[in-house]
Amino acid sequence: MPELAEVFYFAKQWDVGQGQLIADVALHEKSRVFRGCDVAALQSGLIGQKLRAFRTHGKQMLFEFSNGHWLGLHLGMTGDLKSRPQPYTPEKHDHLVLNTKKLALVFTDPRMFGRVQYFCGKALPEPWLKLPPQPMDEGFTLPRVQSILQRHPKTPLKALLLDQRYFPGVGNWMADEVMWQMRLLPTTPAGELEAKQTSALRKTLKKVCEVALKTIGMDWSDPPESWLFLHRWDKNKSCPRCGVGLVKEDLRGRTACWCPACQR
DNA sequence: CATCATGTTATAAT
DNA sequence: CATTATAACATGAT
Repeated sequence: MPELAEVFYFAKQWDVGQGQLIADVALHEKSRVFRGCDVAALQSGLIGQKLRAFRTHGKQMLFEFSNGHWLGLHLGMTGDLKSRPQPYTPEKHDHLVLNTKKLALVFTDPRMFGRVQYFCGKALPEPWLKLPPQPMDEGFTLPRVQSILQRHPKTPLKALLLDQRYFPGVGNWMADEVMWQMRLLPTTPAGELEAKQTSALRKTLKKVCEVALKTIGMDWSDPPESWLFLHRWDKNKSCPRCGVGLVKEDLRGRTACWCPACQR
């Protein structure tokens, strides 16, 4: 389920372990989430270290340890981070557990679309050096948004919003939310936006990210009821703006949800 | 049993 | 080469 705000919230769940010594690292070496990861290095590198800090960017999470090394996590579709008191018995889909004296810091992911990375070296890991600006960041400028749209004129805007190179952190519900708030059909070709709409797109993206961070990201509380968010998974789902029944349809392999009356 | 799920990526087709 | 479209990945819930 994790998009920008959910990722931040999950990363925070390990914060209670900050400053604590990692006494043991339990993992399922053969798990798909370790693809491309040097598991032995991870294990020997983290044992005996203290968890120092974390940061998130879009859907990426990065944890720093006292030796200056780093643990990168991506939650995929079903990943989850939690902390549990000791003694902790790992469950079926717990792929990585950092054990301190008092706590178990757990990474779980049934579908295993998530990913674990280990970075040696004190410098910020290479993938973190040149990240695209998130919608609420300074660098997320109007010219940048304009050039992204111009570069992919035929792509349905909703599908483009899911591209992490351009809109890091935006996932399926946020993309639908933005399209709904913009009153545009998800299939609207990105190149068809007028200048005014492009400016509105930037503002809407920024607002959706900021409000999501203040609610979901802070304490898992709900975004405003006026948003599409709370209604899109209802059984008898209807538009919170006009009451018309919402439509769900596949768009480029993902489910798009929209209001056939409000969105044009 | 069939369908669906808040993500990414390799590969194919324009 | 750049852009666009699709299939595949693995598991659980309904």
